[in-house]
Amino acid sequence: MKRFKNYPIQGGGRRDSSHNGGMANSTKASKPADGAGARTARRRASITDVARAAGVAVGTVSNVLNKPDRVLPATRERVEAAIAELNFVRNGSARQLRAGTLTSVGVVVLDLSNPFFTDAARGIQDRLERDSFTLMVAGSDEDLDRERRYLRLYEEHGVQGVIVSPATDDIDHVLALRERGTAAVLLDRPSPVPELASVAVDDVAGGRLAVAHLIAQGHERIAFLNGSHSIRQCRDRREGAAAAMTDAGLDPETALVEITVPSLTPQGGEAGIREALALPAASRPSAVFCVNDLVALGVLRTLRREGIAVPEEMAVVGYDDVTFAAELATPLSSVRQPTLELGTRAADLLFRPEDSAPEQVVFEPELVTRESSAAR
Amino acid sequence: MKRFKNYPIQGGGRRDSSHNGGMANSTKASKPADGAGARTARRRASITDVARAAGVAVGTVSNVLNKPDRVLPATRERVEAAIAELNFVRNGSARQLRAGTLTSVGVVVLDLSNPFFTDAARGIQDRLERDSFTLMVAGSDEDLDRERRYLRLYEEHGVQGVIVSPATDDIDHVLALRERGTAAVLLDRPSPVPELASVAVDDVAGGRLAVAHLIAQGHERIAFLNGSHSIRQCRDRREGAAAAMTDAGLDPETALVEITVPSLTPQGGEAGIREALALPAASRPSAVFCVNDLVALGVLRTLRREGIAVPEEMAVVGYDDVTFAAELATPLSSVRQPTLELGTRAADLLFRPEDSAPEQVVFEPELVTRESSAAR
DNA sequence: GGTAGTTTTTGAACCGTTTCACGATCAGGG
DNA sequence: CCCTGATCGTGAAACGGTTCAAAAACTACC
Repeated sequence: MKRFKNYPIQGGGRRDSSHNGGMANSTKASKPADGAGARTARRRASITDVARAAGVAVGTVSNVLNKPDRVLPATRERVEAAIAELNFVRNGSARQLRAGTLTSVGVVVLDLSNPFFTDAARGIQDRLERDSFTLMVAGSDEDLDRERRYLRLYEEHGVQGVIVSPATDDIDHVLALRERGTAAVLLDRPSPVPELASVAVDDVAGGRLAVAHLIAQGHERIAFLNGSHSIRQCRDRREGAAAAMTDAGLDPETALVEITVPSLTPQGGEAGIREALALPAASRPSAVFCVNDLVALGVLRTLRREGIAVPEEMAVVGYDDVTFAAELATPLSSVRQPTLELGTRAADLLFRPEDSAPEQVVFEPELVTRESSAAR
Repeated sequence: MKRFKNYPIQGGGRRDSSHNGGMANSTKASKPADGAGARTARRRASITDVARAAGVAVGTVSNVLNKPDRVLPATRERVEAAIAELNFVRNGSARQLRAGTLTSVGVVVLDLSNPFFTDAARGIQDRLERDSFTLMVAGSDEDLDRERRYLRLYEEHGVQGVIVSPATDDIDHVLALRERGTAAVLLDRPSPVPELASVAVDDVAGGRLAVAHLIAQGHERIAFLNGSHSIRQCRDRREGAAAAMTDAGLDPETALVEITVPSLTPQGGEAGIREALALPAASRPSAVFCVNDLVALGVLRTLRREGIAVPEEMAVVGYDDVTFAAELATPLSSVRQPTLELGTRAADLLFRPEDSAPEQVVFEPELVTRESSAAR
């Protein structure tokens, strides 16, 4: 710590690029002769500075950095000493500009605060870490413009590839980016075109699993608290739910009561279940399938408040199998997705050899049954 | 989608001498014999290409990009057409190398899958988005080496600043980085030195709040399910808990029963509370303070299974006030931290004017009381 | 038509690396 | 003593932008 007492001046004087920048650059070149030494070049040391300090050519410094065995140990040590001395840190921009290799990957997810996506991001990072790639993560909040902006930014930064969970069905910009030479993989979304790799979980199957399970428990009228159909996951789960009905000889038109919740949160769930409860007794469902666990949380809370027994009077199934699903007052049945693996697999696909065909991976979800949907 | 069927051809034909443009490229870059592929080998268009296509000088193209009002509308349009035509995307590395301005910020947090940190990251992103900064996020998993590695990577990439929640007390590398000219802010950790800005929540106060509350409810012997003392947050919360005891005239030595849980998870909580319950009746606590809500979750679950009434026989307080705390069978009292604001504030500090002194922000936590610690 | 002033455009220099053809140096064999 | 090869080290040429002094093209006005 004390070591740094010397430096603060460094931070204080700022490079005033505007007026004397040009002058200082060409005329004076550097170092207006101060005896104090030590507090010299505020500019980050460059490879040239190192070369001068070590009394070698820049090429040699570069070799020390990149191909150490090509330089004599004696020279190498001298250079390394200079590097330490000057506190030299490579300039990645120059490096990439010349060499063309940067090791970073950009990720755009729908929602930074959704555990589903952060777990996936974690998976991506785990996989990428081996090759010391850097992750850049951003959340689009389901906004197409924001998604585009981040992808463009990533591309300018020269990322090696991008992994994106698209906000809408419009993925032209992803295709275009890929055409320009940046690898791309869709996350949580099957690719609509064969040229683009993707990793997804079969949401139709997930919806089907949940509803088939409820039917097997004897329910014949099921509410589906769903989000907006503009979100693909919502559409697909709905489709699966309906299919399960048809499989069982029920008519989705009447047996599946879809209710659109105002938001995918506990509050949304509360509003949704109240709407279901308000239905005339004759058409009132005996079970609810929730499009995610947060919604289910609100449903459970409301049912408890209303004194409606779960699962006896109303069965509940959620989606995502979040950490706390098993720990609730009434442990919640839920459809589990292999979140982490989703991420690692996406990262894998990013770096497949050029000539191999893009791959479309689809994981199967799995139903975890707990008390909230136990047989009556 | 169909639109892009054309692209490969466009790319091929565009390159001067349309017939063998592709070949010319591949002489150097190999990649012979690609049938349908065609997308390979295409060099990204550069500003020079655009200039040539538009019949202007490179400087003009640059101006169109950066100072559009300095170029005549007619010229601008011509250039813009060329840009669109060639599918030109700026090369950020070159841009930064010359101009020195890159707009990205690196963040290193302890744990990517912890909602606390992802919420903070969200706050950071929200704040940074205005200036279209890019976020690069990484998790250190409490490993100092990994933390160092990511910071170094960020520095090489030339980020504008870093926000880091340090894994250990050793922050020399952060200071060094800052001395080299990269802005830095500590997250969730008060800075030990005045030169470094930081944003934190007062964990001592948090621990004190929780325990003082329990004492006010009449508890005189309180278990503290804590994590390893190598984690600063754990140390501080413990300190606060003990202080609350002293404040109330109790002796922490006997009144505060600290139990170290094997992990900061529900499973850890279960193990911890079992240890507490195994104590001889005389020294058995009547309340538990848990170092985070996940631990509290396990405690609640175990108590329920054991038929111990909450809060009548055992009161429980958690930490973090996660989303579902209020939604549990027994709604959980918890210490809330202004997570999002933590992030936005950290981002703010990053870009304060050079000459202003680094600022140390400490937020006060807040106790949210619910049923799990209601008066008996 | 000439002059001065203003707006546009130009083009070369430069940012900090990597790369690579080319010298230097040296050991050993003929 | 010369030649050959191998090993090290050199230094200039990219990479693709931004900058800025200076040239060019206009404008307005006498």
